[in-house]
Amino acid sequence: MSEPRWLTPDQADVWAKYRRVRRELQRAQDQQLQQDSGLSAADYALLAPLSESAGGVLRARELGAEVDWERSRLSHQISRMEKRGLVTREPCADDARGSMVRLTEKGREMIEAAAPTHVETVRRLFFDPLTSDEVRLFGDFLDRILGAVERDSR
Amino acid sequence: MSEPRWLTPDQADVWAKYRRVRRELQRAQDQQLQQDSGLSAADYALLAPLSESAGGVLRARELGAEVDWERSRLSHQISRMEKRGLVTREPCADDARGSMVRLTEKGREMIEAAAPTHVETVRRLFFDPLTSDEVRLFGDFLDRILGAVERDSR
DNA sequence: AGCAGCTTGTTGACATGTCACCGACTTCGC
DNA sequence: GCGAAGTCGGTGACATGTCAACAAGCTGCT
Repeated sequence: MSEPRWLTPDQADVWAKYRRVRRELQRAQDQQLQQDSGLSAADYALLAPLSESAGGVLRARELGAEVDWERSRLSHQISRMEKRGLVTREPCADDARGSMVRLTEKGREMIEAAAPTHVETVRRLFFDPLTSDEVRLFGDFLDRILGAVERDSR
Repeated sequence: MSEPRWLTPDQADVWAKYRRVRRELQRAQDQQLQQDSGLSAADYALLAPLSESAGGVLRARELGAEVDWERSRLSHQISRMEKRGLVTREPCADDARGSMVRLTEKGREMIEAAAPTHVETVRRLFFDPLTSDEVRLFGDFLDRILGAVERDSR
């Protein structure tokens, strides 16, 4: 078996940094959301598109498309949020297979209370350390990596 | 309540991209590892430092420090890996509270079979799309974000 | 109309991760 | 020595995520 091409020290360094940022940034956000609002990142992910939709109602399929989650993940999360009174489920008039997810009053209050602080945290941790030119460059790098990942999936 | 500073469209774009890369890259790696080696990312994370340690044995505390995991997370993961025969637990001679984690022969075979392909995937998806100058710049951006997150935690 | 095949949502089993807590042991100050 | 405080590993409860399978309904072809 031939020796594989390992990462250069520089690459190993950047790779470790990437994983660390991924974890620490996630952790910081989870904690901020939980402490300030009592919401998890998963709660927030679903409440955000719901609160922006007309009437605070979305068909489960649409909600799933917004966040790009698998159906089972979505269903489990909705069940947990339903139990805590953040959303309710209703049958879908158009399609008897379907299920409508409705934001409750409590759910709306919680997302509206959470959003400003959450956005402020994203700005402070992710954008403030970079100039706007650098943000553009960062986005460019991410685009190329995403392209490689997508090519890889096919 | 004053209107909070929302993200600019450019920022919202980059933020969405970042989250997408975070998720898709993770998914691609999990899948590659699972399919090619039958290992999960969590398995790999623990097997890697173990395989590089003298004798393939580490005290749980040291292993935890290597990967920077909480003790309970580590303990749960070791239990699952023990059940699958990747590692064994032994009492620690120096410190009766302690626990030594030993790589089994099977565990060593699996990590050694998995590593080259895993590294190759990291290279292809993460590094090949960028020049080495860009990788350096990327690392610089990550450093600054990490700095902001760490300042935030204190 | 009728049937095959697709879509939609749910469920159960399991892997992973966090939190609070416990029990045992070690360390430190006295 | 000895007791308080800290360290270490583990456990149970729960939240989150993935996968396979299912039930029900929809769609398109004949």
